[in-house]
Amino acid sequence: MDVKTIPDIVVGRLPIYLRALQAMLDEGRKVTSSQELGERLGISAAQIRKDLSQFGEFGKQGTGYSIDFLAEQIGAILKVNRVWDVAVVGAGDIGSAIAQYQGFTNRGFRVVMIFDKDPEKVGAQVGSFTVQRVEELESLVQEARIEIAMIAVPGAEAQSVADRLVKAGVQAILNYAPISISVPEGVHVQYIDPVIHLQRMTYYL
Amino acid sequence: MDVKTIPDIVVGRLPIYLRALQAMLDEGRKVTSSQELGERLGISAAQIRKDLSQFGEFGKQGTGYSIDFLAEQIGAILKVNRVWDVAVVGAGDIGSAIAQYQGFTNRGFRVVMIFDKDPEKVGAQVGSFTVQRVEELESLVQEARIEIAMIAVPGAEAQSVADRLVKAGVQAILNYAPISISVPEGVHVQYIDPVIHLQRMTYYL
DNA sequence: TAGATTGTTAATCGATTAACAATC
DNA sequence: TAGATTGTTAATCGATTAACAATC
Repeated sequence: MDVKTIPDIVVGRLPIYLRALQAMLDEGRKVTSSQELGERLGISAAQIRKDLSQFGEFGKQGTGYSIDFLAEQIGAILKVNRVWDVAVVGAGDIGSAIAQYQGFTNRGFRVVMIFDKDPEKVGAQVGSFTVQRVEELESLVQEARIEIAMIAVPGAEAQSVADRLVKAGVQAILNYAPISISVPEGVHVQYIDPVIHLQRMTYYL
Repeated sequence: MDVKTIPDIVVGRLPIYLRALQAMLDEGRKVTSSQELGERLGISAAQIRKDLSQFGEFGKQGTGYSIDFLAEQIGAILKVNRVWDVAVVGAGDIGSAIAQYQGFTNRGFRVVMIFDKDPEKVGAQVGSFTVQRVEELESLVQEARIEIAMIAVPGAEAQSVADRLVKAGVQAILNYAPISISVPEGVHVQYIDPVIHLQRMTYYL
């Protein structure tokens, strides 16, 4: 079939482009160019054109890109032209904050359930959700056919939570616990650890 | 002087190494090798050795690395063998969660103040902090000689908050708002936007 | 000593940039 | 038409990997 694989680093930039395009739409803009987008993001115009060319031809010579159209196309490539249901595990400060995060709206995601193992928290309300017993994780996640989850439990528990999520059919995990987790081939993991980002900057201070 | 510059991508991996080393220490381990560390992180042993060799010789042939010593050295390189005071701007769900985050302990950072512009929030308690008026931002940040801040305000306000932080002397910003911000040369910015990470994974689902 | 593992060099691989014909 | 900007190729640049002498 000879299907060329898209480099991971290119896929990783698409969400950045999409976010900028949506910001431009909010500003009422209609058209942009690789140069403008690049200046806005600190990325070279050539790189943006090269990245996009991996997926098709979305622009017009002399004119640039229709923001609306390009956003639509990138959304389709990333499969976020739909809404993905997401489960949150851990109802502490971080889990509660992300469960209620307004920023998922219109960007392809919706939190639909939250779990905790603490009996004190189970049954409590977090925004519009009732915290579920973590014992129900497998059955509820599986039944709802949820493929994406966010882990917001202490580091020591993150691996076992990940194992349970995978067993329940989850294929993409966003891990807020400050620890590397191992998952089977084919399951995707991304990490959010503020300390990693901060330490990366202190080097230069 | 001919000082070789360390590639940014190498600096970016050091915090990952450090986190893994500290986890090993917690497990009571004393010695590790580039191979073991690499397997744990999904990074090649050669790359780890190459990265570390940019800064010095930290291992022993035949033996590997003293975990304690290597963690110490990387901490020193990253300048996190001290505690940096951090300001948080925005006392919503996210700002409150990061202000109280336990994970900064022993990793080089300590939140010392939190601001909000909402008069309803100003004066309220967030953990052990009293929310400060954002009007006091410049004076309080400057007086405390704070160099690092985290932004957790709505996207529309992030740029103006960043401008004020920079004016107050902040040189490193961790931005939780889902928007690119521009800062003067020499000021560092890192981003945390869960949607970016999620969209990066949906491509593969 | 024999085995293991580092630090480093050279080779390979991959990503970015520059340049420009095509064309709106 | 003249000017602008794309999509793409080739050149450059940089990062990763393989291999191995040094040595604990």
